[in-house]
Amino acid sequence: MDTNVTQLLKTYELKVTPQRMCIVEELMKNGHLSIDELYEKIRERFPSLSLATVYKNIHAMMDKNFIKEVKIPNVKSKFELTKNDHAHIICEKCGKVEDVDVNSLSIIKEVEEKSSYKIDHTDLIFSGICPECLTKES
Amino acid sequence: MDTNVTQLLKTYELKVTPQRMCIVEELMKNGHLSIDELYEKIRERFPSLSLATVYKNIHAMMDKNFIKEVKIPNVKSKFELTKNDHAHIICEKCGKVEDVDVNSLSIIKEVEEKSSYKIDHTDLIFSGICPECLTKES
DNA sequence: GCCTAATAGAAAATAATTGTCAATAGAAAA
DNA sequence: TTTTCTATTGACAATTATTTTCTATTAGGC
Repeated sequence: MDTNVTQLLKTYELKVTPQRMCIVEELMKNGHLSIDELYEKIRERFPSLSLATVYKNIHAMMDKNFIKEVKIPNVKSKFELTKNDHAHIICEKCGKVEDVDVNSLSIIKEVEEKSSYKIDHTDLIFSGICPECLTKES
Repeated sequence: MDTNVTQLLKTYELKVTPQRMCIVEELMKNGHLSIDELYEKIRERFPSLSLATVYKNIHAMMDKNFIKEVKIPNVKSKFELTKNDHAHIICEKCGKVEDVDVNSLSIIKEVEEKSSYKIDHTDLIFSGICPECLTKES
């Protein structure tokens, strides 16, 4: 996995540093993390890492399209590794964020017809209650 | 329209002040505004208004569900008066934000089936090029 | 191993948002 | 109306969030 991360960083033209590897590994492990969550996670393994470095790397990685920001209502932005297009679901109870593949072709078509825009990108966030919280709740 | 705004504020249990009326009027006129845009617009008519007051009112109005925050990729959040559920389109060229009504029932159903979440809310942002910029561009 | 440009970390600088507090202004009651 | 009470305003300070600056260090090519 180390090699994996190294390769990944190189693919995106990012110099391989221990700090960056750490960031990527945490994102692989956790999926979606805010700046603060990321910083805390990493400090457990890498106490010397500074917050400014997290910010700088987040930007460097976004510039290379290696990671993406996910803006979610009511909470701080999360970051994730870039993957195939997908939507996000957030549980309003426990705050968990998950990916979900949806077929957005028809809704894009609908939007294009109604608006006359040429759409090239979507950000779809669904909020609700996850199956785990649903069972606990009833 | 004055009376209109006054009534609106009262409906949402918000004390009617000139500052608030100004905020609401600008949102009615412009549709979607960031904090800064709102502040600038209002200062033209109401130079004494302070930025802190804008923030405080934005929060008061969000608490009463009178306005909503719209989080858009790459740009600062915009605020809009609460209306019927709708999606948003942003033009990547000129930055214009518009509402669009979409039928999201089937996509919600798809998400619920794939994720086992119970979805109660969606935030759908579509990015692309608006018809005006499309014509200019070619 | 050596060289060069990029990166990390500490700290300061800037930007964004929120809190404090005295003065004032809505709105309800007298 | 006038009075009273509480919420709001605006100036300012305080926080919080993010970015920049600067120097020492390090990655990666030769």
